[in-house]
Amino acid sequence: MVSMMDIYLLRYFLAVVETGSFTRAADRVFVTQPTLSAGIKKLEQQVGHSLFERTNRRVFLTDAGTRLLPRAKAIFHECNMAQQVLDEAGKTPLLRVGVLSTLSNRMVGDLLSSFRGKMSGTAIEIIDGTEQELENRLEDRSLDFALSLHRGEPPDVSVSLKVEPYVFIVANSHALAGRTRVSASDLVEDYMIVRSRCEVLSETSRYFTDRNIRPRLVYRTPNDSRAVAMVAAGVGGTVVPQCLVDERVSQVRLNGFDHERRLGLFLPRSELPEQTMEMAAAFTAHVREQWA
Amino acid sequence: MVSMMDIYLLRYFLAVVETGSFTRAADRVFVTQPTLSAGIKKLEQQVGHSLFERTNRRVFLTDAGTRLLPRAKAIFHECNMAQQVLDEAGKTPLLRVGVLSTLSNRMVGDLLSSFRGKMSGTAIEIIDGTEQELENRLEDRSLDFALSLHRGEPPDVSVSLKVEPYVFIVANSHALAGRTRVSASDLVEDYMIVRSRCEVLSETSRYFTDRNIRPRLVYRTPNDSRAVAMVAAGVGGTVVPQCLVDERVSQVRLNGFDHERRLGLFLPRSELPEQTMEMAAAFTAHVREQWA
DNA sequence: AGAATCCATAGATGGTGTCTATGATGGATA
DNA sequence: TATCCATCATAGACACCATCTATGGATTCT
Repeated sequence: MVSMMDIYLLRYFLAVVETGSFTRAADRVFVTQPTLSAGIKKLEQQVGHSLFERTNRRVFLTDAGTRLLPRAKAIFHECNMAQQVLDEAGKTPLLRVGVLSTLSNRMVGDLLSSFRGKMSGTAIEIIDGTEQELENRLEDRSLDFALSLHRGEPPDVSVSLKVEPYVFIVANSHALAGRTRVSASDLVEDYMIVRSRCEVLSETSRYFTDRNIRPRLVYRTPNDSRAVAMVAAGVGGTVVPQCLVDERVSQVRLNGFDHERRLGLFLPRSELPEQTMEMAAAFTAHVREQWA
Repeated sequence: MVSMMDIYLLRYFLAVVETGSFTRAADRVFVTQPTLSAGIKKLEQQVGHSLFERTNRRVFLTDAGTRLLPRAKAIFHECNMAQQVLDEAGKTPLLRVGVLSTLSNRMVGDLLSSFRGKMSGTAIEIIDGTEQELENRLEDRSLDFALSLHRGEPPDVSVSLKVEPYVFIVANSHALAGRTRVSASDLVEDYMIVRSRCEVLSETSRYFTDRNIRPRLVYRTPNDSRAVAMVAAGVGGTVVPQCLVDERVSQVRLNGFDHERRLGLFLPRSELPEQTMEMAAAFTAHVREQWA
């Protein structure tokens, strides 16, 4: 049984960070200083790291304490959100569509634009996420649909859509821009941008490692639009699904790199409210028609 | 002192959800059934809502329980992330640059590309966020710099950069596309896309409300690239800072809507490690030069 | 040297999570 | 209809623990 940090101890932690002092923090959370001291000590034992350097003038965060701070805030935020969700009145109905963050804006925009004629006033909320995030949200029922990667799920779970390959992209002004295919060794001198949410990140890494190529890492970002923009600006190159290619960049195929992906429309995990059923059916039919 | 739900009770809650039974859940979390029963009862009192309907065959989530479920998972997720962050080895040094998510990809790409010649092997991590998120991260020391909105901060906090206006964008094929300025009444029949992280969202809303215009809301998304792509695809129109305008959309000025923003480079809140100081200074100078 | 500040330690105590034992309820079966 | 089974709730006992008061130790300032 893995132990878990206690919320009340995180409260103590945040108070110390904010006040820079155990004594003032204790006042803030309405306990005595020894209570707070023992609590911080307990938290340090729970997480397995010292969180504060103690001096007699003020306390300082350790490196571990610094790392914990944003996470502690996030935990509190989530707890507040939980209480808020419980206290809220019933929400107005929406069609909530999760979109894999590596799907191109143009593809999604075109899909939704062409769906527009069939709209009858229902609003759509679009939520980006990774595969796992979208899956979790479908399970949680905080999403109705998800456009994500199809990995052989049965048709009552996910409608199988089209396939697309992964390609390497460079700026149009790049020396390799006119070529159809390149080898890994052509990229030795190049800078590499890491799309940190890339589904084939480890395959890409292995592809280069297997060929003893170590491209120079320049940037890392979870945001694909930014990654493509940086490629277009000549910062470096990267591997992307083909749908992300636009006129600002050139694509080449990597010899020996044949990864591809199939898209899927993931369906609602439970019955939708009566008022959105019709809309949902129309949306499903439309996606099949456009992206099959 | 506002009470807060206990993590160990959320653990009980999730076990009951997963097993559909207090008795089996108790086995799962290694306590006895009466312990678990009392715990769930305590949690229900903490959050102020009944979470389960009890039958003698199985238990069912109430509406409140259903709402709490995803949040409970998120809380656990955050706790796991906290522990993970603490347990990670020391990270390799980086220049961590926060970028306001409403800054255009092209602007950022161009900036970083032109900075590339001055690189000497240090990697950059780019992290998108809202103003508040970036501010928090600077305070947390989980960011070194942030490119965000300048709101009169002193020069040791934020370097004042250029100003840009907010404009209304429509698809190039839109009837209003050739115009320089339009009135709110020109938009009565239009669909509106809501950029949920727009800094002037309330001003925009007030602008239309003051003129008794209620554009039809079609989509809502926190992702600006998606919003612009949907505009380009003809889904609807929206208000954006001018930097987000590209050749796929047309901008018009709204009569009586004069909001603008000034960008700023927010500086490190504490001394950076010796090895990145030189890089940081070069980055600061470069941004001043390019975006002043 | 004395005072002030601040975190740590020690011991006592009330609160609480947990256990065993038992009760109440409803459904299935003979 | 009576009995059995499954399951959640309640009661009482008890070990654990968060918290308190009191005190100690270290450092800085006057």
